[in-house]
Amino acid sequence: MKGGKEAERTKPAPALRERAGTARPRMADVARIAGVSTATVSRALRQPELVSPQVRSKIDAAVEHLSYRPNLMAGALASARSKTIGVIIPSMINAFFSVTLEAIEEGLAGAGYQLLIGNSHYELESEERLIASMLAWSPAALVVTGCRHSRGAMRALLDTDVPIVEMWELTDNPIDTAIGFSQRDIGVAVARHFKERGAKRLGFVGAMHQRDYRADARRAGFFETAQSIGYEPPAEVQLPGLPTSVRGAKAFAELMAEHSDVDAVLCTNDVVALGALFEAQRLGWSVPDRLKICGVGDVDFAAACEPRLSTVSLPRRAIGLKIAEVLRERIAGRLPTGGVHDLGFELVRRGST
Amino acid sequence: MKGGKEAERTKPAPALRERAGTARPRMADVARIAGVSTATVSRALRQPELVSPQVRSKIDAAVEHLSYRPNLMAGALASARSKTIGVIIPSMINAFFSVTLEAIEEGLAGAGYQLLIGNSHYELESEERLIASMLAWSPAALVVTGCRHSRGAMRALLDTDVPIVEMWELTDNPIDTAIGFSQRDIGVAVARHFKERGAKRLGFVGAMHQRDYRADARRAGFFETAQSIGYEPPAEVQLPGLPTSVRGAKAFAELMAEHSDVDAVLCTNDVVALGALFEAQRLGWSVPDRLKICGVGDVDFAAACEPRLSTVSLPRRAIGLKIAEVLRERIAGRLPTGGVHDLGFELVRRGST
DNA sequence: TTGAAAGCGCTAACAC
DNA sequence: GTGTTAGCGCTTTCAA
Repeated sequence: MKGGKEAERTKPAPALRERAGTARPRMADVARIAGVSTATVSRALRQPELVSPQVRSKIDAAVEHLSYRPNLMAGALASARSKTIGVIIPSMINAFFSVTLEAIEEGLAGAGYQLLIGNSHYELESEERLIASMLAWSPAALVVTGCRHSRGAMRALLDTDVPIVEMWELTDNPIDTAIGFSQRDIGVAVARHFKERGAKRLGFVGAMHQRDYRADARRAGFFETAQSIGYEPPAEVQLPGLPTSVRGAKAFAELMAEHSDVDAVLCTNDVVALGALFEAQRLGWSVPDRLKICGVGDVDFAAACEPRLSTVSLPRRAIGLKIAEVLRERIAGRLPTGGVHDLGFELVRRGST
Repeated sequence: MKGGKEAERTKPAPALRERAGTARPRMADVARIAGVSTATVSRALRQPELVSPQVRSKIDAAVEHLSYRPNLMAGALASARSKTIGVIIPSMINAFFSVTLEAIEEGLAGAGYQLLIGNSHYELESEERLIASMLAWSPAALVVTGCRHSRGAMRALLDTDVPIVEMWELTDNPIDTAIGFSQRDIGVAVARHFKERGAKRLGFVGAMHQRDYRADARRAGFFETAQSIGYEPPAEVQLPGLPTSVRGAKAFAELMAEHSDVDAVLCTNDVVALGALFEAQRLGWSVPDRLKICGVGDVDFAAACEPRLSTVSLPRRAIGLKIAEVLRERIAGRLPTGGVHDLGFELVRRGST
């Protein structure tokens, strides 16, 4: 049945409309049937309290009868704003951002917003392009990941009237609103934790330090603190490419082969940490006695593996809910400007440290 | 700086425009500067080959000079189609769908499409609502997960001219195009595999069997095949709520406590299987000798844990790339109708079976 | 190859 | 509380 319609797809809309009475009803149709003007229909649909009950119910009936659905693009064009929220994340596969996305969606549930999702692949130029094309939709708000942007992106973000939220990071100079936590402090906290647990020599397994500057901030906090509390610079390996467990296992093995004195390793995230944990098991390093391993993120598996993984729990969901909350206020026109919201993180000690 | 602008957000657009020369340039501005009509600018932007090189370069210069960006909503309204692709998935957190999403995005890269993402939470009514609101954006195409839909959703999907792709499942009667694999056959394949490996008594750990009917199809294939090749009905436990490793571990423990003769367990997905694997380790069931465990999905960790997890690898990425390919053709107006694409799956035997 | 003109379907002053 | 009247910024016939 769909196949059959194909030939008509390129015909001009009028032909389609005349062909049958099948065309999508317009607001004018509703207005005619209800015996009112389109302005009244429009009001009834968006600010019902401004319309008298009798008229309202006539309109409702007409809407129902025609199964009328407003054309959102026409509305958006006329009002210069759309019920759309642009969200730019650096990776769709990374479960952290997915949880935040889901929470944003949940927090906005029922308000009729659509999420426009863009993937920057951890590239600032890519982000700039996405920002430009999302702003072309006049979204109700735009959420970007991180506080670092290209010059062009920065200009576009500062120039627009669209509320902007920078998430998953903190800054002293938010464009508008920042909601996240201190990445650097995570490194600090883990270094101190290792000290408390009696570690003698630290190690670090990282990934994408050139592109993922948030991960790099964690690393910096770890290294600087390590040295300030008396450690020599941590031994380090960087994964080639995206962080995966398989690569994490391999990198960890390399690290330990070269620096067998290391007895506490921070991995850039839990996926990598789990790879390291399994590899340690295979290589016979006993965790946590001979070797401590800590991850970042607190993914689901972290609490289930053996030994259970110590890690840093991030406010992935809280970030999304807070964004939704702030956005609701901001879009409604209350709440003049956003500010900075530090949602913190939590070091979760389990069996691996 | 953003904060200061806040007060003006509610002012009428004209005021904003008059206030300064800061307004976003319109196509008419470009036309004026280039000394042509807007019709020509429009053509130059979307079908440059129809415009003479000299005029084209004048227009390009004007566009550049004003940093003009077309208002997508106006274009969408006028042409009754938008460069938007709606995608409805049942869960944002599930890494499977994220990979497919990323692949769709990648496959469409550069073509200037935006993804509108909706989350149905495995609920058909929710899907119906999302379909309606996405169609209100006149997307270039709509991708839904699965082939089962509510009556209303079905009507809406059949009624529209928007190309529809049903993914992650196969059917004899696609609405338009189906791209996926047979969920049922996965259960069949695993049952046979267990037989080959000499298992005597099967078990199953499931989740959300009421809501995730795709998972239920896998289960059905497993149970039916098990019996047809001589097993008694597999012992079964269902997780309460979403499948997580922690719950998987617990459910697995219950299963084995009640049915200690089970020596081969299929888990509804890898996350659950990993929970089971770790729990087996804690409980001292040796894998795979005393007990075989198989998951579904082939997540990253599956190849890294110890023993490595046998599982069913799904064409998560291939589905996305195929969707992008089909959509490009379909939107271009080539390729009359979609059809059904079976991308298959692969049983990956590793250490756990 | 280009331009004129007529909308696309809705919103938002403003007047009644 | 409701209708009138202009657009929103672009696309697309159709004629030149």
